[in-house]
Amino acid sequence: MYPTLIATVDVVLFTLKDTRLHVGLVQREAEPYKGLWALPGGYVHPQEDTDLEYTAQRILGSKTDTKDVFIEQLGTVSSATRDPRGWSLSVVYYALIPAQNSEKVRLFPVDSLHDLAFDHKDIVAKAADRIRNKSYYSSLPVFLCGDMFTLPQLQSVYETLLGESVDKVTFRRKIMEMDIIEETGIMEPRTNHRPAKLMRVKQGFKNKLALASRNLNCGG
Amino acid sequence: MYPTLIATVDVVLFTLKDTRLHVGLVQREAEPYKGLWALPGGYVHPQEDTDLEYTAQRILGSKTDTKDVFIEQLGTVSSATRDPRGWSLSVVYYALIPAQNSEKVRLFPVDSLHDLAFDHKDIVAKAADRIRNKSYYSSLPVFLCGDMFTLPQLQSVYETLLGESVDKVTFRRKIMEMDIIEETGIMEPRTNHRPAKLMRVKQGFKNKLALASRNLNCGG
DNA sequence: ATAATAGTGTCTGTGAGACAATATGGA
DNA sequence: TCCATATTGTCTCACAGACACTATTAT
Repeated sequence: MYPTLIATVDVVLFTLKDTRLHVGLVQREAEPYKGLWALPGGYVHPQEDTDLEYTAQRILGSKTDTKDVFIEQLGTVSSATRDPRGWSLSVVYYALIPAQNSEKVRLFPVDSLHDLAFDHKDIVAKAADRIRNKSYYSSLPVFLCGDMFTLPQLQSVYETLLGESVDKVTFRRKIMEMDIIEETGIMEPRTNHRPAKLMRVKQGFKNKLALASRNLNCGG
Repeated sequence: MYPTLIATVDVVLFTLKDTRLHVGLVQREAEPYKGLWALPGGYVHPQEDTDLEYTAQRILGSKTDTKDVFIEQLGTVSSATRDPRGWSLSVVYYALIPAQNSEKVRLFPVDSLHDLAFDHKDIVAKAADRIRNKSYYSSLPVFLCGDMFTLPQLQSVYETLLGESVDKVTFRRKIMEMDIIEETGIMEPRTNHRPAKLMRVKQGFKNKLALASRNLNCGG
């Protein structure tokens, strides 16, 4: 009755490591592309999953153990030829998580990626473009930070994603304008200089994106 | 081997009519939701379609006969319950076409839509949000114009989408900065006042989006 | 005190929006 | 000529970025 096509969900898992953007990959255990690195992904479990985002969360949850993960749909890629087994479609989600050790995925820097299984290299590139672009006008980079962070640390995360330095004053103005982070009352420990205030994301924005009224940097 | 789920492609067809944004719908001829209005959609034809955008173009082509249509993926909606027949997924595309008469679809104003089949009313709302938002910073509204149009007409299209008036000078600056339209050399005919220059979209931007360097209107 | 970085105050150039002036076709 | 709208010129205020200054910790 319905056409036979392969439908999967893949997750692009971003995190920071050594001040560089990394993506979490798994090694394929079966054909096709056995042995190659690929995005974590899988099939919908119709009995268990309520929708595709649930599927993506389930796949993500099997690779990390972070709470309040920010996850968003990137889009759906498809073609008659992207999977040697047949006409295939993949609904892609991307997630941002704070730096952590996970034995379930291996982290690779997004900007020097070797060949991956299927069209996953293209997908990673598209997802990286998306999050870099969103960093210009939203709170997205805070999801790469841990529970507590300083404003200079957050600025550094923004700069890593944007690939350029931003003005300190402008940065603070924009961030505080978004009204999504607050002081914890604790100071940054063990510094060799004036310690910064440790901040946290306000309750309610743990996994919700906020938009800036104007761009952080127009890249002009 | 693979889980059974219903995968379809649906197209949100936007056009302007009476200076209001309209969406093209078809009446369902079969159950479920027989008789209700719905987005034009269908299944992938694995033998014929190279990818999902091709599928969307094919569906669109069966409803209109416009060339150089602007079409873009909105996203994929899914859930175990959105289709009474079973776990279903719909990859949604939206297209913008100039005003035209098509007997294949009926046009409805997007802002006063009655109930539609499935979750199509939500999809239309989401798509309308998307194109309205994109109008702030891109050339998207030009795809609602015909082959030739004046700048005041184009401004009116922007204003319809944005739901607010924009400054004439600012508008012209932004549009011309994008460098996507050019003079035809012809003047607007049959006016009761000074005629405007008829413009056209530059070759190469017929169905390609251009981004403005800054927003047209910050909505602040 | 010095070093180093956090955090704040202030100036300036750019550009969006407001408004004014000019141009052009029809009646 | 007048009317109505197109098109262009100019002013001003707000804001982003630059830069300088003050604050706070450890040594």
